[in-house]
Amino acid sequence: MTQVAAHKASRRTPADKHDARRKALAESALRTLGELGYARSSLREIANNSEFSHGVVHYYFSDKLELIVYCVRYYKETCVHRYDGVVAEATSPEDLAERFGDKLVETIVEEAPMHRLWYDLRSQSMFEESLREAVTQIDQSLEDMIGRIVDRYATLADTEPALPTHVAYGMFDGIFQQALLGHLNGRDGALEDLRAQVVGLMPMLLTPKA
Amino acid sequence: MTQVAAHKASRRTPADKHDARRKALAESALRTLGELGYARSSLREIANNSEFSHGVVHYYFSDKLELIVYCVRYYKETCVHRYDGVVAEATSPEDLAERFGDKLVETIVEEAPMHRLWYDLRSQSMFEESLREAVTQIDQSLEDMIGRIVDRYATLADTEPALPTHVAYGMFDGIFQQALLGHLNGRDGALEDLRAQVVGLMPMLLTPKA
DNA sequence: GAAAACTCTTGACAGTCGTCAAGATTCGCG
DNA sequence: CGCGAATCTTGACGACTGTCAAGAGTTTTC
Repeated sequence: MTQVAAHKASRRTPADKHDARRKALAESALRTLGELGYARSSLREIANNSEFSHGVVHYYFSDKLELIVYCVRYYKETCVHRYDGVVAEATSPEDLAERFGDKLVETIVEEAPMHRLWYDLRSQSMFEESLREAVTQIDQSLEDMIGRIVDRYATLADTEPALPTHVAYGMFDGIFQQALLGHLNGRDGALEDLRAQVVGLMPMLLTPKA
Repeated sequence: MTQVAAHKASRRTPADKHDARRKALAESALRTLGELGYARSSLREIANNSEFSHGVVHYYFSDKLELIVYCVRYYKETCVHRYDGVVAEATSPEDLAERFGDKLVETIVEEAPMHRLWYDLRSQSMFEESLREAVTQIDQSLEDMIGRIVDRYATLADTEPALPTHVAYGMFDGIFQQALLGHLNGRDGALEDLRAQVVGLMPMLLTPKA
């Protein structure tokens, strides 16, 4: 289908125009998905919030599910390195902890719809087997992200992590989710609490220096 | 509507037969909801898995949403004291930690559908405002439950909790959710990991003895 | 500039959904 | 028993869903 293209890669439109369109569609879809959630986002609604008509979805995606999964993977690519700057720029354990806390708060402020969508999809994957592979991969990449932060934190503190990455990820994910819920509920202080909790929790992740 | 009843409370059917039926309906609905999730549980499907027909729902509930919320609240009542035995029977900090870990594992084994439903509904509440009040209340009662455990743990260890209940709840909820996901994905060791993680984590919740 | 390939729109399809009204059935009480 | 209220079933409604086919519009190719 996609390899019809023109011999070599002439100018810049071999067949990755397909991919560009898929990405454009995914971005539109993500806006709608973040607003309505997985269940109530119909293809027509998704198309209405884009420059396309509802039929075009089946030209670029075989399925509604393929669109959704593509969207989630696309979202993951753009998000999984959000904390790389924290790791790169931190100069001390305390500095890293504060930058990390700030970044988590910033993430909720700026991307709450994307994250509630993520939790929505992860919950759906508990019922819908066809979502599990994608969800598992994304969860793993998020865990790796946390792992990089904790490792760097331990290195800066001249010691080692006290917990497996899996546990640290579960913990941060849990309190992040609580903060997101609080934020969406309009609970004052939810974000400041998150920041303080993270800063307070980080030292516990380290083995005491010998 | 419900106060039509017969003057005083004759035998045992004044009008709380209504309530009994609502509970019966809720139990059926919970079975279906736990299997299919919130989004794909239609009233017809719920009714099919019960002894009633699909129309009867609107005799006992004004809305689909009212049924769902009633179900969630009903589920909460039966579940919020699951760990009371742990608190009551533990004889030492280590004993409590182990009992708690065992109970968490047992919960996943026996009630995975109910818990994925809970996470589903909590995610939905991020999009659907009408679910938030019920979800917030349940989340609070779960947090209280964790609080009782941690308090008792601290008392047995003759010290005090090192973290606010809110944080402890977020952490346990996070690793529980990861374990549930792992369990549903068929990942071997997910449950044993959970048990070990809990036992390993508990001491961190305490302030070192003076 | 015509033909072919690609892209997109439109409209229809079969199915499902929540809701509700009309009527059948059951129950409780005199 | 018999009557009236409570309970439940049935069937229909309008709206919405994912999907897809037919064709219009656009771009590419020779």
